[in-house]
This record gives sequence, structure tokens and C-alpha cells, in this order.
Amino acid sequence: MTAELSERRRYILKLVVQEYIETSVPVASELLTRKYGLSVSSATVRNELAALEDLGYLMHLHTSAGRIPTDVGYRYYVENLMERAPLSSNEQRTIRHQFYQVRSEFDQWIQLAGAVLARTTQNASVVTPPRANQARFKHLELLAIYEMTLLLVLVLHDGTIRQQTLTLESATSQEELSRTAARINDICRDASPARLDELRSVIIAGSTIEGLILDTISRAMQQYEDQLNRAIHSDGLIEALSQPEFTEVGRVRQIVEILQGGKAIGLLIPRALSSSGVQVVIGGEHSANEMRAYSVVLSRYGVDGEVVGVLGVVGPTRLAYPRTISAVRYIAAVMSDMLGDLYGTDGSPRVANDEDATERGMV
Amino acid sequence: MTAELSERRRYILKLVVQEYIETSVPVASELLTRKYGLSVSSATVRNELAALEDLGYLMHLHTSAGRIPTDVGYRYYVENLMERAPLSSNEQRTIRHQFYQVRSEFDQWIQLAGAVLARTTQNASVVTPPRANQARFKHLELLAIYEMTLLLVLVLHDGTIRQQTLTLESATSQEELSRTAARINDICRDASPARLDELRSVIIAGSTIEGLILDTISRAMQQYEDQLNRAIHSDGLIEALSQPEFTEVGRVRQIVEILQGGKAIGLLIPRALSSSGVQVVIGGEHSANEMRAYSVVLSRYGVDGEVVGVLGVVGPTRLAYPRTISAVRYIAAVMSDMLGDLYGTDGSPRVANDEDATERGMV
DNA sequence: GTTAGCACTCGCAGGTATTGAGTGCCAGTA
DNA sequence: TACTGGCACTCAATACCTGCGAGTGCTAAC
Repeated sequence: MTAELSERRRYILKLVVQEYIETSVPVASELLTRKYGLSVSSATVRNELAALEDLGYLMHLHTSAGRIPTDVGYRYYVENLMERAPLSSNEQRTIRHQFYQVRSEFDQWIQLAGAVLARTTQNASVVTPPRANQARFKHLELLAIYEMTLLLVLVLHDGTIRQQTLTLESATSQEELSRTAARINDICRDASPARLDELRSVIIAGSTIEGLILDTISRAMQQYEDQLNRAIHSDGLIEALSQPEFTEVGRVRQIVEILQGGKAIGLLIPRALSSSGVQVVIGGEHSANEMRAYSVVLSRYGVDGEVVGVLGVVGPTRLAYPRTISAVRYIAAVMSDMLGDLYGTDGSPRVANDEDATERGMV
Repeated sequence: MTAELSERRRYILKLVVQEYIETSVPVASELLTRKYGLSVSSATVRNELAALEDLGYLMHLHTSAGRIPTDVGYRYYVENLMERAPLSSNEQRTIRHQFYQVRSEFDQWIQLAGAVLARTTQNASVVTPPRANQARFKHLELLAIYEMTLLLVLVLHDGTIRQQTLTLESATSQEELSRTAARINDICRDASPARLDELRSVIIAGSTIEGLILDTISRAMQQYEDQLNRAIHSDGLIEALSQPEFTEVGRVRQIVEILQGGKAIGLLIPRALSSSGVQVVIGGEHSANEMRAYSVVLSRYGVDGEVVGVLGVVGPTRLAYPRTISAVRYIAAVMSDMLGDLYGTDGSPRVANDEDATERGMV
């Protein structure tokens, strides 16, 4: 595929894509020769543009308009033409600093990652929380709230916290609840949902409220696993709206539905989770129809074997791919480092090596 | 103010407001006589409309257009003219059922309230979580994650959970952590931040890590209080976009900024918290400029002396006030009931009496 | 006080002319 | 053969005009 194009055509394609990404104006032959001082005339460029159009890399909105890239053109650009555009060391420093400030507030990492991604790419961002691939019991706490109601706080191995309220048949003292919790904690340490079922008989022997509590825990863990890929935090709608494609109200509704509904994005998560590197999905490559006009740049982050999540950017296909990919890779590395610190993975930080091979898989 | 208007003018004003709310089309004199079978001619109605315009209740976009209400007109309508529009018993049942299904998942109530409000009013909704007006220590849990890192889970009296990670100077066993937690739990039961400071000397005598932990708790509680009125959950952007005023892209950006930025809404929260009943703020009555074109219907909910929150609806000034007010009041009552169950307030449910006086305070 | 009648205003939709950006092609040139 | 200047052609965008119709505001009469 690469060999198909002459060096000049590759160069012209690259210029067209970059110019269009930057200005969002269809690019004309004359502009290319003038702005980039090409050594050939605009007529020659026109011939090349026509050839690139025949090959499917560019398209035409109408006769008297310049060329814009097709999804195939963007793909070729991402795959073969674009140059890295790492975040400036200034930006990197600022971002690291922001994360440092919330380093101990685990649940703010996700929010910050989303905000930073949105701000640095001027597009919408999506982040899923770091999760273990299976629910594992870590700790249970039972707190009496009022007579027969109690608050059940369940901590899972990956730090996920679930809280549930429970109504008992008879009043139970905090002391008794604490004893029960201690006992369950003891027996169920690190249990998977399946193991929990096995342990059922052992525990229930104790008292009847333990059955109720165990049911609740099982249900909560079940819910957790069901929602694994569904808890998608999104941010940056305002930033996205600054993109010129959103002057049509129809498109605004589209992006709002994509971000809030989250279904179309949800489809991409499993793939992103199971492959390393940055994933880029461009326009029509999406299986979901409503995503035809949008590109997504996703990366997995986390600590292998412990917790992993996905973060990325959603925008019109006219996306600043080099910078967006760099931003996604960088934030993913920062998040991975922070989780690494938490889980005590070897100290080699990944943030430094921005030279990871980018896997540009089509999903 | 009420006495100023003749019965006929009141009636005509009411019709204009209702018609405009329903159709979003400026209403003409002829339409009123025809559609509502008035016993006077359109010319007479025109005279009355002109008078209502002079009095500031209606306005004109241009000569050949019908009348639309001014903010003052809407206010008069809400205050003196509108009739109750309670949710149908069918809707009420559905809503109660939905809440019943998540009754034990405390943290889903807020989400559900937002979604239901948005769906039933076809506008954006805002909900703040139920909070105590002061942070009060309820329970602490310390969990070893990895060698020197630990997860600190802090439960406050109102059910708020804060999690923080902490890095210690030396490895500490889970047993030791549990003992420490138990000790702090014992001493600090129900402590306010101030009381916590007093208890400091008592606790730190024990060991040095307790100082670190106590600092973290204090900081977390401080943060909690700082953020009391700032955690605003919003939903229903998609529903809001179905309103005809959002065909202009500029207005879409406005509402997105209002909802995501949350600053303008935040201004209204304290007032809503401190007064009972439903609050309505219409267009220019807002102190924030960016809210000029929007109305907000808010209600406090919760259990007095325990936890309170605010929920409501944001939409264009052309808001279906009667229905919106009913919806907000109803959801607030449902939420209050559920919290009442939790906190063991007397059993009289408030959901039934939709006849509460609505306080339509100007903020 | 009410009403019919009518002039007046003004947004809106449709139609036409103009403009100009940009292509596509061809014939000529190195 | 590869490139280029020239030019006809296309087509969106813009401006401008016109007629239509909705709706008001005024006035004179009841």
C-alpha cells in the first residue's frame, strides 16, 4: 500500500491532511503551491490531487471546492505520513504537577485525566476507571445508621467502593455488626464471587443476618462485573463545541448522544483494553453508524494483572491526530505511573519514553 | 399588583403565556379569539394585548408578530394565574417504582432523580447530593494495599465516603492498621472537624502514623465542607436540546456552560437550601448575566437536621411552569421520603400531599 | 366599551443575477 | 514524457428583489 504512492503524492497528501486539520477549509491546489513553495505549478498539483482522489484518499464536496481527506486518507496519514507531535515539556510539567496535587485522592484522577485530555486536545474525552478484570472481595464494613437500617460499605480489591443500605428485621447493635463484619472479612479475604458462593455455608452457620449481608455483597459484586465496561466518564463537551464542525445543531446533538449515551464508545472499550499502545478508529471504520463522522483515539492504562482502564479522545474525523495521540499516550503513561506507585510495580516510570511504538489498529 | 389587572386582562395574559409555553410561537389576537372562543372580537383582544404590553407583561418581536410574555409576565403567571398540573397517578407510580428498585443503592438516587426530572420535564436537571451542613466523623477504615501504601476510607455521618491513598514511612501490617483504625473510631465517634482538632493530642500520643492519618482525615473533612454546595450533578442535556430555543448553536453552548460550569447554578443553591417549598427564578431575575434567558425551578429535599440537598430543573424562560413545579416537588418529596426511611423520621410520607404551598420566591 | 375595516409593517420564501473560488482539460512547451 | 499556462465550466455563496401573509394599530362607526 505504501509503495503505491510516489514520494510527491505522499507529500501532497500529507500537506492536504495537515492543512485541512488545521484550517478546516477544503484545500485548493493553488494554496498548496503558494503556501508551501512547491517547485511545480498548481496545474500539476491539480493532476496529483485528481489522482489521489481516484485512489480514494481525497474527496470533493463539489466542483469548485478544494479537496478534503477521506477516512482512508486520514488512515494513510496516521499510518504512514504523520510525524510525532509530543506535548511540550512545559505542558508535560504542568500536567504532571496537576496529577501530583491530587495524588492521594484516587477518585479525582479520572476526573483530572478527562479534564486535561479535553483541554489539551480541544475535544471531548472519555475515561473509564481502573478496574480489575474480576471483582475480588477486599473489605466489608457495616455501620448502624438508625435502629434497623445499616450502611454496608464494600471495598473491592481494585479500590472500588460500593455502598448499600440494608434494613434488618430486628435492631442490631453496632458492636454486633462489627463482629459480623470482622468475621466475614476474615473468611472472605480476596474471595472472587464464585469463591464467595462456596463460602456461603461456612458463614451463614453463624447467624441469619449474615445471609442477607452475603446476598447483598454477591449482588454488588455481580453488578460491579456487569458494569465493568459501562462506567464511562466523559468531559470536554464545551471544548469539543469549539470545533467548527459543531456549528450545525444536528452534529451537536450527535456528539451529546455519543458522550452521554456512551453505547457507541462502549463498543470500543474491550478492544482497547486488550491491546497495548494507542488505538485510532477513524470515521467509517466504526461499526456503529452514529460514529461515522467521528474519530476516537484510545489507550489502555494501568498496571497489568492488577487494574486497567481506558482513556481517550473523541472528535470529528478532522482530528489533530499527531497531537491527540501524543496527549492520550502521555496521560495514559502518567496514570499508569500513578497506579504503579500504588500497586508497587517496578519503579521505571513510563512517562519519559514517549517513543513507544504506537499501535494504530483498526477496530 | 394583582388588583391592577381586570379579570379579562388576567385571563388573556394567562392564555398568552400558556399558548406560548405550549407552542413556542408568538400568539396573535385572532388566534386567541378563535381557539378559545372569546366573546369579544380580535380587535378588542388587540387593545387588551397592547395594554398588557404597556404594563410590561408582554412584548413584541416586531410589528407583524404576535405577543410573547416578558419575565414579568411569566412571574405574574406563576404567582397568580397558573393552575396546578400534578403528575398523573400513572407517572407517579412509575417514578415511585423506579426509586423503589434502587432503594438500597444510595448513590444511585441522585442519578435517578436527575434522569427522571429530565425525562418528565424535557429539560435539563440538577441535583446536589444530600449532605449534612457540617462534616461529622462516622467511621474510618485503613486497608493495606501494598507494603507502605494504604487506602484510607472515611465515612461521614451523612453517608459520604471519601477515599484517599497514603504512603507511610515504614511497612505496617494490616493488623496494626486495624488496631489503629479501631482506636481512632472509638475516640472520634461523631466528631466535628473542630472536635477532631481537640482530640489530636489524645490520639497522637499513641504512635506517629496516627498523626498522618489524622491530618488526612482533617483535610478530607475540610474539603468536604468546602465542596458542600459545589457537587452539582446535572443530566438531561439531550432532553433540553429538544426544546426549540436550542436551534441556535449559541444557546446550546450557553446551556452546556451553565450545566457543566455550574457556577451560575451554584449561586442559587444556598437560597434553595435555606427555604422550604419550590423556588422559581425567571430569566432576568437571575443575578448572573448568563442566566438571563433561562428559568430555574428548585426545591430543597431531605431530612431536617440530618441531611439536605437541592434538586431542580433548568430550561428556557418559556418553561412549562405548572408541570415543572409539580415534577420538582414530587421528586423532592420522594427523595425526602426515602431519606426519611433511612434516618428513621416519622413515617408520614410527604409524597401524597401535593398541595403544599409553593413558595415562589424571587432570588 | 366594542367592533369592522383598512392601512401599514415586516419577516419570510422564492426567484434571479452576480461573484469568485476552484477544478478539469487541452494544447503547447522543455 | 512531464509539466504548465490558459481557459471554459461548475457550483456554492451572496446579494437583491419581489410578493405574500400574518399581525398589528388606528380610526370611525355602532
